[in-house]
Amino acid sequence: MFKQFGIGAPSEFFTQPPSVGVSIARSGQLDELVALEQLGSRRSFARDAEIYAEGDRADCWFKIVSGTVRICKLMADGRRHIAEFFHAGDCFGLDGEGERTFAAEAVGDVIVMRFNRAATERLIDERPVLARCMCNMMLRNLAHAQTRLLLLGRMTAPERVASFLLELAERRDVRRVLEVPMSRNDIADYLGLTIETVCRVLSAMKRDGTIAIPNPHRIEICDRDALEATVEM
Amino acid sequence: MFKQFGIGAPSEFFTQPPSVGVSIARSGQLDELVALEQLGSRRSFARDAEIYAEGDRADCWFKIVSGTVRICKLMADGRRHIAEFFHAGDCFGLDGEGERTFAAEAVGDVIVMRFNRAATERLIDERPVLARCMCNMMLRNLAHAQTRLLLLGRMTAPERVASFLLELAERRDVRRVLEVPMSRNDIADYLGLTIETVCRVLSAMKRDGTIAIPNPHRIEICDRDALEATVEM
DNA sequence: CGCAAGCCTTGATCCAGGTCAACGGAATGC
DNA sequence: GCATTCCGTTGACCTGGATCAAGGCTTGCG
Repeated sequence: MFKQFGIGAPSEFFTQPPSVGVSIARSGQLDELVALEQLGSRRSFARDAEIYAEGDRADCWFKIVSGTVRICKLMADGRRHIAEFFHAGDCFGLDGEGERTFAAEAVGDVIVMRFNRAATERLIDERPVLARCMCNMMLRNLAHAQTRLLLLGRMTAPERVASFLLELAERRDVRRVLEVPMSRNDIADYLGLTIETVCRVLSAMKRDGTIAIPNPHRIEICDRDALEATVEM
Repeated sequence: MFKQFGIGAPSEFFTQPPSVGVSIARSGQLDELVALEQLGSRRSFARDAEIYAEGDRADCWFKIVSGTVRICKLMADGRRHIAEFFHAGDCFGLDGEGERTFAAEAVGDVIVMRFNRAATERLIDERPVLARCMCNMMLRNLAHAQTRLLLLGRMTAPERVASFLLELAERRDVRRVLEVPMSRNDIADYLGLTIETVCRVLSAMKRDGTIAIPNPHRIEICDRDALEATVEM
């Protein structure tokens, strides 16, 4: 019955970065979540396609079925900034009521469920438990944003890269072999660095045996302790 | 009837940075908000006092009656990071369920209302409109955090300082004369710079007539266009 | 297969902002 | 009133990461 929507059992509908723990939707909410799933429509996007643009009306939100999405912004002079990556199972696009302040783009090929904002709000008003789910989800997003503020505000390049690798590992719940769907450029714009610096730091980590890089989109953590020691706060 | 709680009419109970606009609590919610006010107790803190520490249980949250609060973290090697400043009328401390990941400290003398988390949640379950208020408040916090990510990730020192001054002006809803309650050190740790860089940028702006600095805690915006042109995105 | 277009990587050089150091001026205490 | 402490400001110098430049490695396509 739920299979039709691909991954994610309904009890994990609002699942987000496992990093912050605590599955939100708890027993007793199945009805609501099923109703919510039925409001969505499936969409797919090719690599680098725009899911929504800066300035679009924020009248819908998405849940990722498969693939990775970047939430980003291009400054007038060409500098680019990536606010967040979202992976399979994550929800994104739940912004304020007005216009999008960031764009959402497909990192590789992506399949999402698209939900109408108004319909969702109606459902939430009927079933208040859902409001709690949303609050919790946003709390986790906020906690993550604050971790990133620390990273961008006070960490060195090696700390940022180490932190990024550990985050990837945690999100995918993998201890050793990381699949890295995004380009070096994406990583740089996410970490507030340049592509060259990202490469150099990765090469240095490879040189001293902390990681292995069988190919650019696959990184293996060989010495997790060393990585963790790098970020040590 | 509401005067006893100092500033903030009940219809603005959850008021937050005006930057993102839209007052959340709308008519028809007065009862709930009054009930909420009565759950709180008044506390005051002297300059630099810790309102809560990193690692404390997050069993309460606060609304600022007067003064300014910084949400911050000290790294093992002494680097400090300020995630956010909150001003009179703002709510803070609404984190996840577990431990505080940041500390909250009084920038100057501060008076707050303290609210019990469990009691608030009970109230929210009874009066679901409040859940929407909270969601909206967190959405605005999140939007603000993302603006800050861009600032820390991709902006130069002059851009950061200009952006900070404009934010101060907007929050206080003042166009020219800014009261700056925090120290240069606080500003530096908020903008991901050093105190010397903050001073130098401010001095440069003063030199070319963009701002005036009658004393360190008062800055006047003389040429708003120049400031806005600096941050231009 | 050969060629072109994208990435990724590495090296050489540069510079924005960090670090170190000195000093001034207001607030606090004796 | 004087000493002390705490900020804020300014100057001199240094460095981490940016910028510029040159290949290398895939992938796809004629």
